[in-house]
Amino acid sequence: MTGTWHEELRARGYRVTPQRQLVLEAVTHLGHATPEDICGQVQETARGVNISTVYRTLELLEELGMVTHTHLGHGAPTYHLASKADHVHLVCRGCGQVTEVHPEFVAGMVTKLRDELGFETDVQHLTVFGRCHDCPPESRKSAAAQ
Amino acid sequence: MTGTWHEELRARGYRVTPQRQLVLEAVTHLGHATPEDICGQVQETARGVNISTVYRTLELLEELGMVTHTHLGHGAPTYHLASKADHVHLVCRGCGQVTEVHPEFVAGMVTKLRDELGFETDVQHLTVFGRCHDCPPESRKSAAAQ
DNA sequence: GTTGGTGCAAAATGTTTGCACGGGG
DNA sequence: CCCCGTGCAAACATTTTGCACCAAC
Repeated sequence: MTGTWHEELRARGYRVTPQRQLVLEAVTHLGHATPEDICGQVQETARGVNISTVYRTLELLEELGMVTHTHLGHGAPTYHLASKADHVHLVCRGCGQVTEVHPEFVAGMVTKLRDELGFETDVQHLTVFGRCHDCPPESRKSAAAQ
Repeated sequence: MTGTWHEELRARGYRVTPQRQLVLEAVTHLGHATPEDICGQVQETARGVNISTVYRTLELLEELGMVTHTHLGHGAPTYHLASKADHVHLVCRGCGQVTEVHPEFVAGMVTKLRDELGFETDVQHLTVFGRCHDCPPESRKSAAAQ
């Protein structure tokens, strides 16, 4: 489990470094984590790691298809393992809660966009904003994300 | 057409200012515009208007339900008139092109989320990332938006 | 005349970049 | 030993905030 992606990196001409291992572990462990979250987690093991290294590593891991990101609110994006990303995000504007739902919920849309427009949807990146059934419509100025 | 929303503002205790009128006109005229775009457009008429006023005004107009925003890429969000927002955005990662499609494309998803989870989708805010039929899958390191 | 709105400057937040050094292969 | 990857600091991009002044009502 640990050795598998080392070859993947080398095969593409990249080096295996402790920082890269730690970032990947952090993403695995945290899930839905911002770069800053990830940096914090990494620094619990290796103090000196810099936030810019985390950004560069996340970019690399994303290019390799190992992680993905979505925008769950106004602020920083969140990253998670691509292998665990087979879901769509629902974000409630009322309570800010993030829910993961099965891709079947958007299967119709994906098919329709492909068949009628030739558009291939990136389901992993999809985030649907709205209001969950616990939150009354129009709770003025709530703590929500956009 | 011009006077209608003035009362709306006053009724809620807000004042009608030239800046607010200009920002609304700019959003109307530009469509899919970033705060900076809007500020530029406003300044063609009134030089002194500050970007922070644009932000504050957009926040207000959004709260009043007159404009909405979506995130079409990594950078700044784009604003448009709520009355013209009855569409879903498609963003191609290959060429970066933004397309507006009829909400019927997502009607199935919206219904399913409502019926099965009680989740009310904010269709206006929805942006679907993917790859349009002109862009081959995986054109490495393209100019795309995320 | 009140008080909310604005301009300005500074701070806050999130991300990228240039560069010299050190470690991976 | 080569040169990619890192830490660091500074630049950048976007948004928010504090405050004194001005203008809408």
